[in-house]
Amino acid sequence: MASRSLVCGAGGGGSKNNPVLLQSERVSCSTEPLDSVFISGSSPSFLGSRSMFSFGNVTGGKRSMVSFEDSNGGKRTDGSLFHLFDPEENIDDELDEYLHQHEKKRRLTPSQIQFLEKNFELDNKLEPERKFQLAKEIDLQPRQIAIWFQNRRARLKTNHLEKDYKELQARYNNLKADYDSILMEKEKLQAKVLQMSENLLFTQKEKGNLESQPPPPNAVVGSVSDDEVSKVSMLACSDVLDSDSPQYNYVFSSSYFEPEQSDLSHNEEDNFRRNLESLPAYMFPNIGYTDCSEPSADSCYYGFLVEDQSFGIWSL
DNA sequence: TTGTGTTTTATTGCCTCC
DNA sequence: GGAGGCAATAAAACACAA
Repeated sequence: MASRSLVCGAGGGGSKNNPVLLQSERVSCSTEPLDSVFISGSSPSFLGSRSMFSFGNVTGGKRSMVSFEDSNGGKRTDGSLFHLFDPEENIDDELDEYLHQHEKKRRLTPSQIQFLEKNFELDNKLEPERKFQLAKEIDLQPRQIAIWFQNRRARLKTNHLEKDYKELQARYNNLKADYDSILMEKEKLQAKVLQMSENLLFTQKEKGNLESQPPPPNAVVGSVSDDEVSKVSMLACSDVLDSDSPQYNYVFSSSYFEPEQSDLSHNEEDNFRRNLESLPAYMFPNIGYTDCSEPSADSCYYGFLVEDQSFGIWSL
């Protein structure tokens, strides 16, 4: 029968699901007998009989076995207490208190840590044979070596997670900055387009007033109300004008740009066209290109092709 | 000195693998 | 079913400001 009289040496650690179960109430000795055997046979600071002081439990198949030494390398667990750890004997509260006074967690020395770090760099997994070897070399228990490696792996994982998080955050910030700046640029360009279209219509209206001529039957300008002028723009078209770029075809309304009827100079036209060319394709979503050569087309607009995708202008 | 936050050591329970 | 790894957690040890 597993005894509850044996106490794990560790000062730390509580039960996740049973906080009431304290060290003094835990049961049995180490289930890693080799650890004790090894230590008792090889460690000058851990004598054979002392292995009996490596107490722990077997709850859930786990083992606890840690010895405590003071800073001088002496055992903190008094050998005179050995008789108190008879597996058949219960530990009373006084003994429990006594043990808690003496069983304090001991930090590893800097040299031990340095040694372990070096070995961790070589391989962060611990084979049993290596565990015993390391324990022997720095005078710790194999169980302590295993615990140290386990905690070290956990720290490494945490560090990696933190690093990954920071990298992702930086990338996100960069992308967001790009997005924001593109958004601003888009708004500026949209405003520019609106301004240009309004200027054009205004010019057309001015021209109509000056010449006092009725608009041609197909001309849209004359039928555009002031309200419409404020919100819409380019209309019908029939001619496909070649652009310098093979990917761009501009379509201008013949009624707008017929040389003999338009007071837009060729230079103005060219400027307008160039301005349009400078606008990115995303400025004109949701508007399809139509072949404006159809004479029956009632509605007219500028359209242009960008890399085989159709874009048109627009309703703002 | 003391309160508080962080780090380190160790335990526990669960899970996977053999 | 045992061994070992991992996540969660406890608690001692430590650092440090007030």
